Parts: sequence; C-alpha cells; structure tokens
Amino acid sequence: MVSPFSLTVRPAGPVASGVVRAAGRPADVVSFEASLVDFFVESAGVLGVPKSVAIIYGNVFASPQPVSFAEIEARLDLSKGSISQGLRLLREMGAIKEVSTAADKSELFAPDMEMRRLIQRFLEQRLRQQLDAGKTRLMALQRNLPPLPKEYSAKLRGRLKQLQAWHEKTRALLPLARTFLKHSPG
Amino acid sequence: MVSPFSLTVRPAGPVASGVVRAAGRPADVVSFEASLVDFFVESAGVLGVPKSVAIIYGNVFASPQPVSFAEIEARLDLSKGSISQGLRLLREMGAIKEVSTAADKSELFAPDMEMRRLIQRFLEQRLRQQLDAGKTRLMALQRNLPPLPKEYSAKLRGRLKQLQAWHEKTRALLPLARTFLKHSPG
DNA sequence: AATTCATTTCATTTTGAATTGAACCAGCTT
DNA sequence: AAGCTGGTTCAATTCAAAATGAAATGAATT
Repeated sequence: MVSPFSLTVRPAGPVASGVVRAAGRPADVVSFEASLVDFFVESAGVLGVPKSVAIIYGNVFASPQPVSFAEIEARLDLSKGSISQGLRLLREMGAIKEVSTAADKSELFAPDMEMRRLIQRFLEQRLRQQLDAGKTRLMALQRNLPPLPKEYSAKLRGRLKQLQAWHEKTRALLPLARTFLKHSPG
Repeated sequence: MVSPFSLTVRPAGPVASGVVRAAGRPADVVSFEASLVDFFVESAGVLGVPKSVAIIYGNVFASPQPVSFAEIEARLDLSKGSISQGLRLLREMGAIKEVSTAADKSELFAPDMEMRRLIQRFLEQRLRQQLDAGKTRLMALQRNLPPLPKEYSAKLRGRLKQLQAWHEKTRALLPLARTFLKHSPG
C-alpha cells in the first residue's frame, strides 16, 4: 500500500469506443481516428485522466491539421463545457498547445509533441510532492512512537524503518527516470 | 496522455482522519495509530486502492500483534462486508498474510513485509499487461493508416512512431525497476 | 454601445465506484 | 438437528467524480 513505485493501472476493460461522429468523412479515416482515440481512452485510466479528456486528446492527436474548438464539438458527443474544461486541462498538462494561425479568430490546437516535458513536470510536481509529504509524516511518526512493552515498540520501529526505506528507494528512482527521459524522442 | 511511466498520483488532500475507535486504549497509542493510518490513506490514492482498504491495512500495519477480524471491526467504523472484502483484496495483493495461531478459531492477520513481491507482482501483472495490449493496438493502427494526402499521412506516421517509441521506453524501464527491487529490505 | 460569436464558469444532474447490511454459508457446540 | 460464531456474498444505497447546459464573459464587428 505504501506504493513504492506509485504506479497505477486500472483494470482496463475492453474499451468504450471513441464517440467519433462521421459527418461525411471517409469511412477509413473515421475508423482510424476511432481506433486511435480508443487507444488513448484505454491509457487514460493509467494517468488518472477523465475519459472525456482522453477522447479530446485522441482527436487532436489523430488530426494531421490543428483542430478548432468547433471541430472538436462537431466530431464528439461532448458538451461545450466538457470540451472547454478538457482543453484547459490538456493545456495545463502541456499535452496540447495552441497553434496561433493569426488569420482566424478561433484558436487551433495541436498535440504538444514534447512529451518529455510533460512527463517531467508530472514527475516533479505531483509524485515528488507526494513523496516529500510522506517522508515528513513518516519521520514525525517515528518520533512519536508511544511507550509500549519494548518488544512491541521494537517491532513497530522496525516496520517504520522498512516503510522509510521504501520511500527512499522510490525517491532514488526519480532522478533515474529523469535521466532516462533525456534521450527521448519528444 | 500515453503515460510513458504510468505513474498516477491523485491530488492528495489534507487527509480524512483514520476512523480509529479509542475503546479504552492509551491516548498516545491511539493517536500514533491514527497518524499511521492517515499515512496509508494518503498513499492509497496513489495505488488506486479504496480508502477503506487503506484504513484496514493501516491498522494491521500499526499493530505489533496480529489482529483478528473482530478487532478490526471493533476499532473501525466499517461494515463487516467492507472489512471482509478489504481483507480479501489485501490478501490477494499480498499485502497482508494470515498468521495461523492454531489455537483460536478466528484468523489473525499481519502485514506481509515482503513488499518486494507485492510490487513485483503489480509491475508484472498489471503494468506489463497494459503495455502489451497497447503495443498490439498501436501496431494495428500503423498498418491501417488511411489513404490521405501524403503530407498528412506522413505527419500521422510520425506521431505514431513517437507513441511507439514511448511505449518501448516504458517497457525498457520495467526490468530496470525489477533489478532495483532485488536489493530491497522486503 | 449594441450584436454576435467563441469560449468559460458553475450550479445541477448523471454516472459509476465504494460501502452497506441483510441474507446466506460453513464449521463447531450442545 | 437446532443454535452459535465468524465470515462471505451480493443487491441496494450512498457518495464523489465527471458531464451537462444555461448563463456569464469578453473580444471582435458594425
């Protein structure tokens, strides 16, 4: 439960197909898009991102040209609200970026292929934060071991030590992961 | 979104305190337990385990002696049902083990400190499965690229390549993590 | 400064996972 | 075999996350 690696993978069922509207486009293109979107939807659980967000990202990713808000709305069965929020989250995550084609008024979105940054930010901000918080609390715990028959408190102390060891190891893996990311295609 | 590291960390709020019933035990012991349980509850989100399960595990972990079903029930505000299911999950995960004190009829539980196995199993079974499935789908996608203006299909092909590269990298990290686990305290 | 169009916000609704609790089961005891 | 004890199962409920949609915002346009 201490989750030394903080790795989460939800069961990942057989995929709820990607909600892509055909709207007069070639069937094979649409089916390609659908599959790609499915791929992201399946992966979505892993990152803990809501499905709608995965669907939006899948569509941006599957489109060779940048797409507008309106296009996304036309292709997907999602409310304006969801799309707006989804796009915001994706921008915040650095998963997509606005491509300013100065001409038009509506903004266009393309996938931000610098995934490295994305992952790095994730590692840094969230995982590390969690780990640091955990460490602090763990140390506090060790200080506050209640008085108990010495056999018992020895046992508890031992367990806490193991927990700490795991925490350390996890932190150790962090810079390693970062190094690893240096040579990525992103 | 492709989640090259498949790392999940939920926001992790200020902790919903651990639902531990005092029942006449020393205050400092109870508060120590509460803190430890909180620690696990906070970590719970990370592994995607329900809160109740984290609470149960926290209690087993915080107790120097093995605990019985009845004791857990007495200490926590959880239904028999939840406790039963929680214990089952924890056993399946290998996070706790039954300590057969042949004398009594009710089974006693202690944390399974071989966390290494726990993590390994997790990595192997879930993450790898997900990755393999992803790879298959991704290759299928590449084969089924629809006919498009060559500029477009080139772009899509490029993106798919990157996606694949990420997948490969993730898989590459897996054995590394395993090696790393070899020298653990578990 | 009024109108329109593109997007955002947020209170409400929906959905799905977690939790409950009552019925059920297995083994022991009288 | 009827009654206990200790635990499991599973349909129904609860609750929190996600999605909606209508109203608010705000930039461009007339």
